[in-house]
Amino acid sequence: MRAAETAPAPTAQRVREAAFELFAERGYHGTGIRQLAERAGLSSASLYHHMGSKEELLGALMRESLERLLAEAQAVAARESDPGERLCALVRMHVRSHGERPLETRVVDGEVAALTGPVRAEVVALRDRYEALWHATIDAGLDAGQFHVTSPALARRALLEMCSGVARWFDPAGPTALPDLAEQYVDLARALLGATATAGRRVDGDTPRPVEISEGFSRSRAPR
Amino acid sequence: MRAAETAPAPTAQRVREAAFELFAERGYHGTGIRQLAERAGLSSASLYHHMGSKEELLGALMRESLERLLAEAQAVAARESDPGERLCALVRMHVRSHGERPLETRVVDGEVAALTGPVRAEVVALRDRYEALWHATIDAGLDAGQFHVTSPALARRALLEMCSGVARWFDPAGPTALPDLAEQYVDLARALLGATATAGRRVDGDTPRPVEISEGFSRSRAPR
DNA sequence: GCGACCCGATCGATCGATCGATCGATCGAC
DNA sequence: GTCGATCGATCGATCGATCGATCGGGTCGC
Repeated sequence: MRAAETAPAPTAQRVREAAFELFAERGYHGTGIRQLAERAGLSSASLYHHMGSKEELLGALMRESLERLLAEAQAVAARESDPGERLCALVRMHVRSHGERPLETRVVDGEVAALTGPVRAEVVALRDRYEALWHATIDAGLDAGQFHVTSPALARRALLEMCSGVARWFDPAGPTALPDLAEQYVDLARALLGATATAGRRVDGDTPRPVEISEGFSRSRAPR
Repeated sequence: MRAAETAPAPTAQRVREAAFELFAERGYHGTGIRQLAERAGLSSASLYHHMGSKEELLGALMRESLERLLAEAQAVAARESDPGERLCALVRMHVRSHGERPLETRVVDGEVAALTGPVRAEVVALRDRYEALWHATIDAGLDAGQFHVTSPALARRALLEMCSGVARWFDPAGPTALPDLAEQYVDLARALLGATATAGRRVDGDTPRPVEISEGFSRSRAPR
């Protein structure tokens, strides 16, 4: 029955959320298990019924985050065949994902060094697979003559670094809504890659706003 | 002569270098006083003859790094009056600085949260002054009609994030030398800002030197 | 002998982790 | 319907280790 689901919030879920908050806020090594227990609303001893160890908890969180990001990227790749459109969709997905879950991103990007052993290797491998998807898309766009950059590897790194930064400063209460921000990042990415001014700027799903095509760099949208 | 300088390496300097290495490698909270002492080649007790506390040491390192970066940026701003050229010079300086001293950058960018109180405010203020210099340059370029972006604030953040990333992956033993890399970043920055192809450096029409880097992009870091 | 520099020993606090015990819910046996 | 057995979840208490920091005393150049 649906009634079987615990009403308020499963303890394990509260632990995960508390861990994301504290690890993002004070870092993995800067967070004690007592703080973690307090934030999650139980004792430090009870914590160990929901996790193997502090490091295993971190590893599980990072792996889950990366697996979802990779799955979303693979879905995008399966949906968009044209390299230009695929890259735009990747940027859109990446920016939205990072803007919606900034805590996860800060932990994933900043605490890899805190992991050791096979778990770390697994996380690094997941991240590499995600980046390989971007690299392949950029290469395809270059082969198709849609992009114009001297070094695809450099462009990929610059692009990813730039897009991931969203998680470090985006404020959902700010003047720019996340879907609009994602579209601005698409424009930046296209400019950075020297993309030809073909289409590829459609907004999928829940954004009803009609997009005016700007061939180079438009001033059509308000800065706010 | 500078005979006053101790020949091998002043202890205080060794401590600073060890701190940069360890803080960048394992994080501030992940580094113990004893590890720091061992790396610097003295006892943990002697460490306190060269620093007030662990946090004061971190604060001093970050302040010095940021003060030098800011000074270099101010020198660039005083030298270049044209917004387009000034921004190119800023990018060049930023990339070179971050490529030459990656440890400092990783500490400055990643350990701000480890600071507390007035020291933290001071470091944040320094970082803000540095970013304000970029922002003013981008605004000036927009007013002069040299750049074409919808949001200068967004462009500034994307630009800085992209350029700082160099410190996280640049390998001096790699195929691309740092000055060449800086020029590639200048090109990327100009493309990102929609810069008019007038004043700047070489436009990507005919680059005098066909730089290409093709190192494998799945460069997994060893799990230690 | 004085100050700069360094050390071994040790402080109280906190770290991550474990222990045995308790509580309420569930279940099969009768 | 009731009773003991079992279970997942939680707790207070506490473990040994390590944390950042301090102290008193040593060594050496001046």
